[in-house]
Amino acid sequence: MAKEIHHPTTEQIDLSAVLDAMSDPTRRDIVLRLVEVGEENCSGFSEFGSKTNLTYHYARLREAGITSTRIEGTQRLISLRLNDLEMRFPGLMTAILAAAPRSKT
Amino acid sequence: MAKEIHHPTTEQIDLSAVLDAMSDPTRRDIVLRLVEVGEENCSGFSEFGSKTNLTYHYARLREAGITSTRIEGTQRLISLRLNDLEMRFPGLMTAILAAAPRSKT
DNA sequence: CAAGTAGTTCAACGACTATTGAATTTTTGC
DNA sequence: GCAAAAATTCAATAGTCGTTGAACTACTTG
Repeated sequence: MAKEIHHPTTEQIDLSAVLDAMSDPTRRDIVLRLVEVGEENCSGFSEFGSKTNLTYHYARLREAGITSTRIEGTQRLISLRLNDLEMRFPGLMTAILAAAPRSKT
Repeated sequence: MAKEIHHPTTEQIDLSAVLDAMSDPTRRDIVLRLVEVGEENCSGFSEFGSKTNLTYHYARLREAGITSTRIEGTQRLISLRLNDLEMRFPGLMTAILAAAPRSKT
């Protein structure tokens, strides 16, 4: 059966966890890419690090409530939980994303 | 002569450093208090931790560009660099402070 | 000058972070 | 069923984080 992947509920999203997750440049790159493309599988971020290392960052983003992961066949599709984040901390992600410089144009 | 205390210029303020600094609950408590009182000496935060520990947090806030410290006689007065922060990352501190729960009413 | 006050520095600690490589699981297509 | 593809798990690493207590510096006032 499909492996259960843990996601915090909107209420469970913690400010410290969000800020901590967004303080890492690699994770911000991942998030910025997701803003552009909407949903992406894990292989779509290979320029940002090794597969193993990315798995680690995906987990941190997901556990912080920033991303949502769904399994489709052999791949996992990652997307942003912007609505949930906006409900929980209005304006926060918008401000962080506006402040974040994109590494590639 | 007065000990030189390092403060980053507005342009030097780094997003990772700001988010990292604000991800710690003790440091958020300090910042929230500063929002209320404007300027405070180091002894004004004793409820948030031991003297040694607070010195550590003051340094992190100052080096991230969040606070400014000036020496007056035997005490150091800490204040927020809200204008600088607003110039560098518009809306960011506002959103973080709005999201931050106060620990004491 | 001596004593008190304000705050820092230092070394130490356990815990966590980001990164890596090798081994493993899970699903799909032949 | 077998092999390739997608991604994770695990153990190990070096480095950083938050916290502590003891020792120190610097300024002020008697």
